[in-house]
Amino acid sequence: MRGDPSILHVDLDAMFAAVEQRDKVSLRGKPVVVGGLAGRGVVATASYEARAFGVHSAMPMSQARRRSPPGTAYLTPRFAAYKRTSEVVMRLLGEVSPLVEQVSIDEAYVDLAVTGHDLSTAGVTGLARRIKAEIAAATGGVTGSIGAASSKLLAKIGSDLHKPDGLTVVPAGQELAVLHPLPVKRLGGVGPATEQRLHRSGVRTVGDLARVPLDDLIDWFGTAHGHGLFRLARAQDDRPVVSEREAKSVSAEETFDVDLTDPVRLNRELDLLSARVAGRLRAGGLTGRTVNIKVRHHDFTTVTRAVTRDQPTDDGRLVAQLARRLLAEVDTSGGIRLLGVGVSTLADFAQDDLFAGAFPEFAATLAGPAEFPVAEPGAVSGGAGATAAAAVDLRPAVDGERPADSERGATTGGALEGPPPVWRTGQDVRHDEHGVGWVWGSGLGLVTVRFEGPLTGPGPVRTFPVGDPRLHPTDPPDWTGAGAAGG
DNA sequence: TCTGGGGTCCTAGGACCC
DNA sequence: TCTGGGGTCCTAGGACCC
Repeated sequence: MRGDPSILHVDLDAMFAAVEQRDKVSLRGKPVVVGGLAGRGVVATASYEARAFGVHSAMPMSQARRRSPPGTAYLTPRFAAYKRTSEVVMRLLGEVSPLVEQVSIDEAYVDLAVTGHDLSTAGVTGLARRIKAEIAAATGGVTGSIGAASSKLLAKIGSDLHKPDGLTVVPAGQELAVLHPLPVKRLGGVGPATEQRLHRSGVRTVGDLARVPLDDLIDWFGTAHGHGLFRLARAQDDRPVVSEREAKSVSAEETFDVDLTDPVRLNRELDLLSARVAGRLRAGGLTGRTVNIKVRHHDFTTVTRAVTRDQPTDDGRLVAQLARRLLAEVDTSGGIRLLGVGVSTLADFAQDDLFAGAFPEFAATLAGPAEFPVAEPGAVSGGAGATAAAAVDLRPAVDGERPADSERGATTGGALEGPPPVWRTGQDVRHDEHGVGWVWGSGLGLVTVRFEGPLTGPGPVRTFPVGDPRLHPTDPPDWTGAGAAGG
């Protein structure tokens, strides 16, 4: 167990909504709800203005609409934009320490113990302040909350304590003082079911939990969870910060606007889902032996079925064939609201780490299917590592990724294309020694530009004031010439 | 118009092998 | 012929996280 507050937890505040507010001036200060707008959609992120009305993540969109005031903007997610903002932040954190664990698109742990940083409370506080300022500058105003502590548990609790734009450093020795007054739900791994069981026994705070005998916890929750709670309640958490993790499964699922009964239609959906999964397997250089389906009935009861083969595959037609066979075992006559296909028991079909470096986003589990390069139709399936990493297009999508305002359901005033200068995400603005520059984000009088060149890969991120002449395009450099790599 | 989509980890029971 | 125990693999379901 370490003593110093050497683990940071960085959590971007209401990230999806913050990116939307950054990219569209008229949304600032207004309630913004990002999520599925169709009938059965749920809220992915609500801006703090919307949270004031009781709107929160995972809430059905229909309910969010009832709670939100007139003038609220309802937007479908633009994952590509969020991912680019995420990459800016993760790269920045990578400069703080080589040991960064990205846990989701908007969250990461940073281990400071492997660096030469001053780990005193004052030193870590100063460093965290600097990181927060850099995040805001590099993202065009998206803020992050940071917690620093001697464990992941406390660091994460710290980042949550003073959200948004918060900073909490838990000094060495103060862990229990911070932890014990909190409600048990704040512990990672305590969800609705665990919370309810604890409440039944009168356990409401982490301090209460720390007084429950281990035997009782094992009784209530089983060996693993019981031991886990026992330790967390005492701030005993030595989970290391781990930078790379291997994917264990790949899946795709879809909830239909109306329940489906037609077997032909269900099979067709299975084919589409299978093709998506297989495409992502190939993109990640993976194959799997187990094919799973997930079926959610009209009444929300959910069943899964699985088969495991001797040989791994990444072939969409084979996955679909197995999935169809599994679905035939399930009674679908009452109507199906969700269908899912997954592949697990994964094995790299490329030897060693050929793909791990080329597809870091794969392990990060952030991206929807659209984020992944689509394998070429003729890609070898199940053979030696034939999928070309070079097929990845790292450039940001240009306007295509931004749905029309009507489609996104924006209800507030102000057009996307207002009077110049309008800086559109993905807009090609500059060519210089760093490569080709693309608008990454804009707002607060600043334009953030990411540079990329065919020879340099993703380049540095730089911020310019609006009106800066350096934002205007120059002639594209000749990439074929020597020394074109630049930067 | 109640309840998305991508994951991880754990448990329990049965099959199977030695 | 009266009844083992351990280990591993597989399936199904559930809790949880962002």
